[in-house]
Amino acid sequence: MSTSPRGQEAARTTTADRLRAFESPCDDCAIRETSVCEVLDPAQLARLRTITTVVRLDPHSTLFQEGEAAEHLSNVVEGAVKLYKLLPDGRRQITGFLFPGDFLGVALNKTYAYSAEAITKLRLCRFPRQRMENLLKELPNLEHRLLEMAGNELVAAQDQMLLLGRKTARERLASFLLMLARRARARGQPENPLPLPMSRADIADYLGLTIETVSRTFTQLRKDGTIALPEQTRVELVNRAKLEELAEGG
Amino acid sequence: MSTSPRGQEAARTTTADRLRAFESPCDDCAIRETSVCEVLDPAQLARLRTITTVVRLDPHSTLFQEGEAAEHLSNVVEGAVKLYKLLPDGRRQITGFLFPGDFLGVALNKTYAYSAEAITKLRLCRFPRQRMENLLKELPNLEHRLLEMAGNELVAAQDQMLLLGRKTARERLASFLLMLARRARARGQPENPLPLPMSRADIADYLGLTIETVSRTFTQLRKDGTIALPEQTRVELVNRAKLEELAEGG
DNA sequence: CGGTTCATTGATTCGCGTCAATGCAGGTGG
DNA sequence: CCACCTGCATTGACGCGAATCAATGAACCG
Repeated sequence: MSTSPRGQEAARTTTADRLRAFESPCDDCAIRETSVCEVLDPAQLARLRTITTVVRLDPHSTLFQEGEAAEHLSNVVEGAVKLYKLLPDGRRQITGFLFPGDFLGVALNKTYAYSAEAITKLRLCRFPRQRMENLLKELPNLEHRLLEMAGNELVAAQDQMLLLGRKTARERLASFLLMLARRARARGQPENPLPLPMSRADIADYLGLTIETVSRTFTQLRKDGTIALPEQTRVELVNRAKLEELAEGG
Repeated sequence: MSTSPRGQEAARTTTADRLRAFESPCDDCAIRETSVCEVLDPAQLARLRTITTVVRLDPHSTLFQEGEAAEHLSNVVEGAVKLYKLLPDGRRQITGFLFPGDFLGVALNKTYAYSAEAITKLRLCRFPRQRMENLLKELPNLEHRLLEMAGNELVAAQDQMLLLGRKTARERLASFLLMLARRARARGQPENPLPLPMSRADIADYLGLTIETVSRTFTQLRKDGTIALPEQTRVELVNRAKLEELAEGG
């Protein structure tokens, strides 16, 4: 089926999901207060719900690829997503990571400007783009919210340009860890020790470095006493002041 | 006066400007069809005009600095602007250039996320942010247009991340020249030879390089026969296919 | 328990940065 | 009209931070 994500659609939308999506679905949604939905009153939420499909995906499944017609927008409910662009020879730049509460496709572009892939198991609320655009005409506060979120994304993108253009490897990694911590905190999740759901390769491709440099820089910060690495997928921010200083170019 | 740009406000808004802004001002505006205004009908344009001030600035004047409260949004009518972020030690990343028809502040953020400086003589239509936000409530098509423009900026920002994170100096410069050419064409201006209103330092800080590397790379492309440099502020795109290939990582 | 994948560490290379000198155009005053 | 300055831009010599190439280690898993 052409409009659905590639990769195993693991536990497909279940009957329970559908029932929930039909009756009370959003009431107990963990991300309601931090996502695009936060501006909607109950009646508006019900409208949005009519165009919503809950989708579950396995790690490594591709949501869509750069250049495809943009069929859907999504709200990440659970899990993590990476967005990336490729050069023909395979060089990759990850342009962002999405976590619960983040919205995929604020820009409303007709074609996807990047590819998207699940890092972990994923749960999404998915909206057909055309129906969403129609809905926006009736819910100006929803459109206003999208503009606000687009503004936040632009600010983040500009920070990332500063990072990629002008920061050293140490500064990049420090900025990255603090960004993850800030976002984890914003959605009320543990920020110290901080989970790192993505691989070293993903971190490298996000920071414009190689795997080896990321690894060496982790080691360096660990020997510094700035961080600790109890596991590969978890960092403890031991000296946060030091990280802040590094991130700002200190 | 605290709400006005620093730097000499060269030829301040003249009586003629005010008259024009009051009566027919937008009718003969060169950028009307490519700017934020293009979606407005005459009555709506008149509404927007009531909150508009025409501002003229000299080269090198600062429009605002990162971190300040965002008092105004602007539409560039004539001239060029650079947007940049600084690290405490002076490292600079230019995050964008604005040309006629471009809008400054689509994000509607409460504080400026970057500094803005005039590259050339400048003419702007300036709108108080709060009044603009009020107006958006009444003109949903204007808000929709801003969201569309924000989407375009996001796409450009992602392209720039790919450039900064993964492209070589040659590829960066090729991408840059093609981007300028594309935008010049979009506003109906000469694209070959292509004017370069910004300095080598600005180009370097936009591409995440040094002045020297930019200069050497220009020389290299010139010796290649890919471009010609009749003057310092003008490039001729001799072999555009080669540039395209380079820009895509060929 | 061997195989696979990913992270770490080491040795070496290289593209771009740094430092320094020279070139070149535009403005200014004698 | 020219000497001089000043602010870019270019060019050259050299160094360094991160990339590349290669090996080893550690976790996971069928």
